[in-house]
Amino acid sequence: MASSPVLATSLPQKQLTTSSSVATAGGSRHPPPEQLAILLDKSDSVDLVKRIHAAILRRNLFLHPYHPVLNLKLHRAYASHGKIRHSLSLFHHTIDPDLFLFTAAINTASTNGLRDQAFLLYLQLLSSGIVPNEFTFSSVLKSCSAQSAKAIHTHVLKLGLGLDPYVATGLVDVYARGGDVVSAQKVFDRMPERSLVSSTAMITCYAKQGNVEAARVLFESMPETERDIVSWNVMIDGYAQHGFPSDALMLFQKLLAKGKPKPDEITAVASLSACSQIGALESGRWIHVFVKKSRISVNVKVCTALIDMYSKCGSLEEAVSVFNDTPRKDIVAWNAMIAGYAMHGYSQDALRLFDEMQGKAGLQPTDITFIATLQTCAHAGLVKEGVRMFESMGQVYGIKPKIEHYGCLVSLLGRAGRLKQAYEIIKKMEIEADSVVWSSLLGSCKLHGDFVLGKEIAEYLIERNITNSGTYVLLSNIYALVSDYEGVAKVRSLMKEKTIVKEPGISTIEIDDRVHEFRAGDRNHLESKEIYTMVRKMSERIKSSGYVPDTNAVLQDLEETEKEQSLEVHSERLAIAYGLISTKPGSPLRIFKNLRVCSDCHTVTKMISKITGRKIVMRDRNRFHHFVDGSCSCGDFW
DNA sequence: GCAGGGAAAC
Repeated sequence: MASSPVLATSLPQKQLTTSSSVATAGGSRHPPPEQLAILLDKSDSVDLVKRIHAAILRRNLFLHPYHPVLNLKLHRAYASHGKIRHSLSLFHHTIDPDLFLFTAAINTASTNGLRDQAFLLYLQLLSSGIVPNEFTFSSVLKSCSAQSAKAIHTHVLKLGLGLDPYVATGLVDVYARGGDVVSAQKVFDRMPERSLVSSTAMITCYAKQGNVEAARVLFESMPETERDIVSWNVMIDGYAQHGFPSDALMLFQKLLAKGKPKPDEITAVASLSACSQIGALESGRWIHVFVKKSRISVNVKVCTALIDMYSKCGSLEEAVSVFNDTPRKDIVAWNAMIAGYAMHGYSQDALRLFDEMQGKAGLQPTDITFIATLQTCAHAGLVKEGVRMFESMGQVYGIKPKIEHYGCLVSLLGRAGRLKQAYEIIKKMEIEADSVVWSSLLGSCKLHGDFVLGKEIAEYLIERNITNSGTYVLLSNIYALVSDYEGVAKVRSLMKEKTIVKEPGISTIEIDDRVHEFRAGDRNHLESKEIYTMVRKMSERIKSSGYVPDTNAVLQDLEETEKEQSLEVHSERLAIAYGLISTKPGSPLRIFKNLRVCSDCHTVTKMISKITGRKIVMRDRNRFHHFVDGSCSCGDFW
């Protein structure tokens, strides 16, 4: 097999003329090709690789029978030093590359995100008549799409490589990426022996489709001594990303208790995400300290996860401090910080950062940046700025608005009372409105008392089945507000008929590293008795300060006093009561609610902040409320 | 020459 000289175009000219150092490094003036190969394997700098490359060219070694091996090593050496273009150009300048070089090139392309190129190389290999082997398949599978997976699977079977552990794992992985659990499962089940890696791929597959239980069963079936950090990470992240953040943290603690394998930066990112979701600030801080002292690389992704965690756990100051110390901030880090300011209601800072990001940092905003900035305009009631921002997306930045952006725009206009305009936008937009967008407008109708439009929309939605539990609740609220109890009853029976369950409101509070969870009226907490005593005490005190319960927020068909009682035990009130009895007087409380805080609880929390002199930070589904001395940072506009 | 894991969001 002949090899061509590698063209020098991709290399600086200087490298081609100075090569004496290679001779020195090799110990003789002209080290034999075999020795150059050893040097390449051990090369610790690109410079050395380039010098060896130059020596090969200068000495016409491409004519040498050993050249294919040398060429392959050269390819790998460039790739291992991150010189992907060099290594691929080396391949492209080789005449009649053999299976080894093909496979290496496919692997280089695959592992460096050049998926199309990897696939093209595979096709080129087939058309040149070379028969791929198990190495080739495991390399090409990494970058192949779900559609081409079937075709490659067929090639694999034809060549009898279906049971090779590496190939099978690659197949599980590719099906997992395409969300095809059935095919992944089939390949996995046929493997003669499950390896650690194939099981991990299968766990990832289960987790990706939200089947956390199947993932857990497989994870637990793996021998404990075998589990490495990757398998722990996929399980922790699987929990964190699919609605089980507490389980994610418990698993993380279990890992720490075992002492090995050692957590890495990915473990940190997954666990921090879990903290963000449940507002576990103390746990998040602990992970921050842990990361710093355990030589885990504090890279931009870890920093971003920290910024997100601190923001979502209510400590914007710490988020800002991490952001300021983040090296080489990328767009994701900026987005996280802008979103942090936005959710805390600091619109001026969010918009300032938006400018700085483009000016000082020279980064282009993405569609996600606009979600945050539009949201901040909506929260602050900056209608003109928000509309201008929305228009600039397409006109200035060439970003096509998605449903999320329309959602922000509708909420921006709706909150500002421009209901008709918001309605027009929904009707005119080229994407079909989803239930989130409609709920937002419906919420605005309720806020501004436009019951005619509200009812019209709600009925339209129910007729077309574009609903979620929130739409029904809002519709019922709207009926209740105009005292149309027949309407309320109608909605209730509709919900029963369609078995639509109102998403339960859950509030959490973290006390001494532990997250305590409350649902409305629940008495599961160990200190339940004391909590309810405090709830009643607070009720009396706010009533004597003039509080009148807003019973319109109650959906059930109850007597007025029963409605009041049902408000009294809303999850946020239980969480606040627990916070009051289990922390020092004067210390701030941080409460997290999975839904939006209801207007009655908002009023009550304002009053409690005044009476107790406590700062109460409450995160709801949309944003943060900072209650201080009887008023809220949202300005009662949320 | 080969396999599995991560951050921002209406």
